[in-house]
Amino acid sequence: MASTFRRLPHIAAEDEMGPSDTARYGDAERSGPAGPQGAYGPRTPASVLHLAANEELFGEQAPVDGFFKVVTGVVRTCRALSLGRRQIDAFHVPGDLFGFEMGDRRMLSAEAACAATVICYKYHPHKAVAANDEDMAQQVFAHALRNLARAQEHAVLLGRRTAIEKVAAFLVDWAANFPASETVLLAMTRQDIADYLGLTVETVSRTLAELQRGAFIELNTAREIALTNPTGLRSLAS
Amino acid sequence: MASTFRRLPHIAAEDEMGPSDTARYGDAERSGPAGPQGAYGPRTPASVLHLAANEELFGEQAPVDGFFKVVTGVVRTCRALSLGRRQIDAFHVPGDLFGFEMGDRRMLSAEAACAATVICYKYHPHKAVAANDEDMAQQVFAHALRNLARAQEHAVLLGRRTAIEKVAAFLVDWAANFPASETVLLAMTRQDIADYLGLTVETVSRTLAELQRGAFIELNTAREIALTNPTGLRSLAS
DNA sequence: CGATTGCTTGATACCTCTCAACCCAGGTGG
DNA sequence: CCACCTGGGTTGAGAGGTATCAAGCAATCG
Repeated sequence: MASTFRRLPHIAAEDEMGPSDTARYGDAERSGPAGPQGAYGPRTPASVLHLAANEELFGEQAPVDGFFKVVTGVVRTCRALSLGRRQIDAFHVPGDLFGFEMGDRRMLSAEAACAATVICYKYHPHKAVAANDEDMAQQVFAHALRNLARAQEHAVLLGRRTAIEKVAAFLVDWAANFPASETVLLAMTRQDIADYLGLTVETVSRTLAELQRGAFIELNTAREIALTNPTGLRSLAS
Repeated sequence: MASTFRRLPHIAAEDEMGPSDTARYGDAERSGPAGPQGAYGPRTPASVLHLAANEELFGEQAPVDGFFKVVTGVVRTCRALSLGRRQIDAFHVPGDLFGFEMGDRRMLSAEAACAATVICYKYHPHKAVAANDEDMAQQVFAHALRNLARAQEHAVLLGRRTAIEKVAAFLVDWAANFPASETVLLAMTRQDIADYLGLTVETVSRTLAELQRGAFIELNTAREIALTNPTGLRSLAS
């Protein structure tokens, strides 16, 4: 099922910073001043990684050895708390850059929500901006700002919204990955959704059932949902 | 009371990017290639603004005309929702940079939580990175990353914590503004705290009372709180 | 001194969590 | 092929935490 998702064209590889750019940043690193590229391990400056579902990309407290770009699949960044509580920070889809950190230790862990491939750019983000590679600095900065805007939006969702509003907003957001399609495919489990929205699995399940009763959505399978009333859904997300 | 807060030395002007830097960025802008400095209004490239308590610095949807640095006082960035609900994104203290945006419209509004002075840097953040002013680019990027980390931390707080944990964590965080002091001064109202933590005023008030009953804090006045058991408070914040 | 704003406290309602049982699909092995 | 097992999902009953509504108090300000 995860692999089904992975193969969907609209959720697969993007263009803006594709393989050519990959090579480009790799070159920039190699031709630049003596950087930290060898300091963290055997990976090449921009290497491709294949992740199985639920495979960990990096853990909390891991040393920061660069940032990442999703090529296919979905990666979740999250934070583990005491007593098995978990907060998912974001789901990263193809084209997204993630893994920016201020310090030299990860504050979040990253795992594949479903089978995924990512590119690892072995720059410390600060170095990226300092690297005199203006194009790269621009892109990194733009994506950092985008992640910031997302995190702020996420905080609003978590702080001031009811379960229905949260789930509706999540579906509306996620549906953006499926333009011109009425049905969306969820790449994540109910538990993932719950941990993203600050709810429990049960509440997510119940809320989806309620949205179905209200004719906003149709649960074709657990992972495939038709948005039968996207406008109404959007207004629920208020 | 707000002015009391404003005059506290440890919450007043900082150093890293003081008046000299202010002038510096102003010069950089003036001596650089024809920038957008005149495109947004009559302010100088880096001007100082004095704000009364609750005065609005910019509103949601306002055009983005630069970013800001807090010199004295506290600025809150927030988001208004339907039905009078409000989510405060962050409280910015002296030294903080805020107001970075991806697009050309503000996603958050900014108001002075108490009397405050800020410096307005009339760069669009993207331009700042592109401006060939490496030092500035570094600082802007570092602060953007810091705001990102904060927003992520905030999301954890909002999503997976109880009222006690939220309030305790807030007090611990805020106490960082008062090093080597047992008492902290709140620059914001209970309503502000509630809107920051995703609670109601009543719950904040009750929770503070409960923390006092548990001998974690002492409410000297409504705005002045002694942390009588900071270690315990920290463990509550888990 | 009255008016306003912010803060506290109480009683009650309601939403979400917790605990529990059950269902379903997929995979495995006899 | 079928029994079994497992992980993910759904549904129900009850408990608990926080919101809501309401009243009263305290400090500030004109």
